[in-house]
Amino acid sequence: MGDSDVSDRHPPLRAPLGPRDRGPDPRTLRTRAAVAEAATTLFLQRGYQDTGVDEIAALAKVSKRSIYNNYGDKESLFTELVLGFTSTAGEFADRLVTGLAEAADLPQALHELGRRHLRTVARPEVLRLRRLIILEAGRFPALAEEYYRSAPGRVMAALTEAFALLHARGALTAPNPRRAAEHFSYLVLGSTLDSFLFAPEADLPTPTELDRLADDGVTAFLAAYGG
Amino acid sequence: MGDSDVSDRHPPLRAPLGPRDRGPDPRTLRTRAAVAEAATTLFLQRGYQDTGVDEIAALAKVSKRSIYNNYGDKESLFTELVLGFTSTAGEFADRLVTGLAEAADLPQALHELGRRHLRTVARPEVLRLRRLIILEAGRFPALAEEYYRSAPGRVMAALTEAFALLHARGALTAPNPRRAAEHFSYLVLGSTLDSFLFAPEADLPTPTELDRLADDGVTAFLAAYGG
DNA sequence: AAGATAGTGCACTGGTCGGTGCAATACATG
DNA sequence: CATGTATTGCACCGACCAGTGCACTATCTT
Repeated sequence: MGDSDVSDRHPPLRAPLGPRDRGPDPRTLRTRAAVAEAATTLFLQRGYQDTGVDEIAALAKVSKRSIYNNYGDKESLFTELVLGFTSTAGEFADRLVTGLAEAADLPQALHELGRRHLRTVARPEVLRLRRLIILEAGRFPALAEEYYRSAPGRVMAALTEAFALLHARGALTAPNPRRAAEHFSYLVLGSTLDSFLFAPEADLPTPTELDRLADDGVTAFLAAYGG
Repeated sequence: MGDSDVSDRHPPLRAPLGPRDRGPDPRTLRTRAAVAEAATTLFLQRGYQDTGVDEIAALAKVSKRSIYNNYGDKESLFTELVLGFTSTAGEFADRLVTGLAEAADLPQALHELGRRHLRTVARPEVLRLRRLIILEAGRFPALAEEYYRSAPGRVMAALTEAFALLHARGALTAPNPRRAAEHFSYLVLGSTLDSFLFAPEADLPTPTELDRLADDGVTAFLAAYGG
């Protein structure tokens, strides 16, 4: 791997916003936003290779040249977008598990956690992002690794920690909390994540079905790990 | 390397073989076998799009023209190969679960099943095939569906049936045997399948680790579904 | 040996696609 | 308004790639 960091080589776009600081050119802002939205849609739908820069330009109603002026090249555009979504996913991951170890009613807390987790993860954009990253894991291994660590990895780490605490307290029997976290995740999410990979166009389970899937998974988990 | 015999699995020209039947031209046989092996290697490694017909020809030490003469076009070559492997996988799937419902020692039988299943599925060719099909599920949805139904679907169906019987007999508490089958599968295979998708170049777990993963999954399953 | 059949080598077509060059223009800002 | 800069449109390059045409050679079959 050559380049260590693939980001901010173009307009940094942030602005410490000094008192008299002139913000970035509004034209650039609008162009970048349009490109980002169009590219996101197309990449998520058709993958990296099968999305042409001309298509992105057309959908964004922007000239192809502007894409190159703003993002350098197709790879940079892709990685910038994906890294953005990855960090969003990472933030969510952090929040998901907070408070679990302190819950008064553990079974209920776990059921709620499971439902929330599955509902979040089973949204089309999330599933598509996950699928996209898998599709491109060969071409962009660093992206895949980053995503894996930030999203499912972070949830897993948080769950592991919580289960370790709960085990110590006797609220759960999870001598191998890491394994318990894996089991929890796959029990709750497994089938939904999996079938989407093979049939990305198929209908998703309804919210009711999702809750049922989550509940069944959590119930099995509690039965196994002592609730 | 342990070269899996990729050859002669689809007999597109296998005549009924009469007593004095003239077999197919040996030149054709050797060409098709070489192409099949080379194409399999490359497709599994780099996917459909990123594998060039010229590369296949080069690796197979065969002229590009011969590929087209024998397989028509790239898509046909691809689907023919993948369908072949899919049917192989389907046969395995059938065999895996047989006898489970009649096992004297159910926990032990399940542990063995889990280990065998994971060991089989965690082989590089199998993981790569699975990944390949996911990668191309957008371009070849019918292939993906066929694979999903033949391989994991068949295992799932067989497990469901077995669990239903075991539940009726009181050896297991699985009022929703289908769900139990899903839980079993994801508990045993989940993490291995999943991490390969994101890091197809990473090392696989050692056989010892695989057995450990399977055992832990089965143990959790038994704890949940009453062993 | 002779004819049929399959494979070969290679040049070539046609299409796609990432990326560039440039002159004209729209727009932000002081 | 004047000046700098971002955007546009469009032609264009070069690389890549699936698939073809054809004359020639190698191999099988009788």
